[in-house]
Amino acid sequence: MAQGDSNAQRYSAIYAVIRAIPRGKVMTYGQVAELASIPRGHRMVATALRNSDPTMKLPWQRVVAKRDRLRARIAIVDDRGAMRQRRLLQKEGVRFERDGSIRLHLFAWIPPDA
DNA sequence: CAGGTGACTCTTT
DNA sequence: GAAAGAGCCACCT
Repeated sequence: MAQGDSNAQRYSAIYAVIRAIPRGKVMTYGQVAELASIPRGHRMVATALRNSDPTMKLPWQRVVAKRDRLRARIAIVDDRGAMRQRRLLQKEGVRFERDGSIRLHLFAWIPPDA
């Protein structure tokens, strides 16, 4: 992706990256942005997800917020949404720590070509 | 044009 | 390790 690309193109790239995350794996907002060739685009990834609708059939639950070097967390503020995401992830094998964090070295997806 | 806002992230207290 | 500040960028008032 280049600098002058339209936002529509960037959103498409973002959705494509998210769709490529395999079951049982997660990716941080920043990682998604970077892979979609949008440096510092983590905010845009959040916007893209917020504006997405169910008909896209995106594995939105696999996008998580980076917490520190080793752990990630669910970004949704709303408790219902957060629990829903957590349940979906657990159903596909992602394990949560007692403090609600996800260990990245276990569940972060490292794309083969990156 | 001028703020305010967020499903973000990093640094500094 | 919590809290605060700053940087970020598309969107909406």
